[in-house]
Amino acid sequence: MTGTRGYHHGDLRRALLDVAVTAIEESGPAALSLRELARRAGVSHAAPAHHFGDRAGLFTALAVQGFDSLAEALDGAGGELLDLGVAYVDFAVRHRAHFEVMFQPDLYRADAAEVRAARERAGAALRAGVATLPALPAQPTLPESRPGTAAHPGTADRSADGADRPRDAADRPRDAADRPRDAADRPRDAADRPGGLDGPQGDVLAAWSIVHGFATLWLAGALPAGVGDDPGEAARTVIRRVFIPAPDPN
Amino acid sequence: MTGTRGYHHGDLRRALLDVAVTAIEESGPAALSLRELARRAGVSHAAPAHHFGDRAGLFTALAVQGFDSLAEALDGAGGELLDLGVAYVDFAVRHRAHFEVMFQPDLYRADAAEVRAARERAGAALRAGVATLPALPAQPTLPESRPGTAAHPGTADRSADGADRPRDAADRPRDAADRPRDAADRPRDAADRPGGLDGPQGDVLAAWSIVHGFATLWLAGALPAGVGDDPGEAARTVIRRVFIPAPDPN
DNA sequence: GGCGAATCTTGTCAACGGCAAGATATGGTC
DNA sequence: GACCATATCTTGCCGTTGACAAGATTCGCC
Repeated sequence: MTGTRGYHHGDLRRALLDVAVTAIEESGPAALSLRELARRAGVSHAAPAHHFGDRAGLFTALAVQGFDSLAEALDGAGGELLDLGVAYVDFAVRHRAHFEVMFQPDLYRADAAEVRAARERAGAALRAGVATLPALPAQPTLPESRPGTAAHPGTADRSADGADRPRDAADRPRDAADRPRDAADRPRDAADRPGGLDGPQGDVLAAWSIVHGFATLWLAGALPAGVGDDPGEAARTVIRRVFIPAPDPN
Repeated sequence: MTGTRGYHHGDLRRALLDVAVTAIEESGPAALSLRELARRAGVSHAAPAHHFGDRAGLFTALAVQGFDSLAEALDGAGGELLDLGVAYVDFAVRHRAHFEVMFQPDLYRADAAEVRAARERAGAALRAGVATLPALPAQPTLPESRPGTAAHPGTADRSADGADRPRDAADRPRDAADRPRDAADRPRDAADRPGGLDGPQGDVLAAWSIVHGFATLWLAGALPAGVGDDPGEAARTVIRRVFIPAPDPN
């Protein structure tokens, strides 16, 4: 049935995705060519198009696969915030190709239903873990609540509906329209209201930001020496340093 | 002198960079075409090559410009950690095109001297600001230091300046073999040693990670609802929530 | 055994990146 | 003012790529 030779490959779609991951790990997503992909898989130059439609379709499939894998990895991390963060960084390092594609939405159709679903699964896993936060420093309400937002008028108005803030593409992913960039179709400052940035929402955002930033900087090779060669452990140290209020020795 | 019409453009290099920024803001770096660039600037398709050599050269120039602008923005932020973080996020949002290129090293020659220098300037500005950290929670030494790993001497730290970790690349950025993906030739665990992740080094890393992660997630459109439409303010809330230990009202 | 549909191939086209060779303007020198 | 080395920009070309169309082969199913 699933022979790998002959006119019908058997599982060409999966094979192409695997080859794509390898190629991306070698040279990055930008350098990925559908024809080179077909060449490596031993099929004709037009074979990939049948399974993915176009280049964006290939990246879309990779993104879905990536968000699903991430959700799985986070679900299996144990529920502790610390382990969750380490799992996140670990995923980024181990599945570098997927991770790079996932957070480069101009490469794929970020608004596709399957992408949204997979991303939501990963997001849920993340939120669930952050909910177990031992007890975030519970920052006392800050002295000056806020200088009065007026300070940053620049980015304020822009598009109210938010969906097409960034690049207004048409229907192609890389063209504008795709870039969700929602985030803007929501109330002005959510920070002060219940569920705002001062509550659990803020915890999630802070935790996600720090692990995502660490992973991204690591992958980009932007981190200076002295971090060590084990990103997972380094991340653990950093997360602990920031998030865990007291040693709680017992 | 700098006439903009005629056989000689006057300042084509700058014009091309400006047009590139606009194009990238519209459709992302991946979609940028040298020919389209030339078309928009009203010059022949080979004109850009004279100034930048190739596509990677163009991105290299953008990266240098970006790191310089970032350094400038950070220097002008005032020295307070909070303002520094907000300035970082603000830069990412306002100079989206530059920021995206800067942290996508497979697009350009990340090991070029000018890039190293500009990146170092930005890094210095960042470190300088973090040094003013009011007094990071001053985490008491953590209970369990770490399961071990201290034994591995690993290869002595090669780049002390830490600028070229990521993709060593020969001279082209995107071809294979470029992606060093090394990360394995640095001292094993730097966390426990002086200057390790438990000291100021850790503060810098944590602060940088959180603002970088926030900015990246924002740009990728990955942030869920509730964040508001002003990334700078949202970042301020998140940073303060994590970093500032006590109100310190005085 | 046969047929519709899925899978894969071959052929083609416009666009791109990169290179080479030529055209045109600029600035300095006598 | 004439001259020339050089920087700047153009034209022309080649191999590769993404996308599409049309055809060939095989599979699932009745």
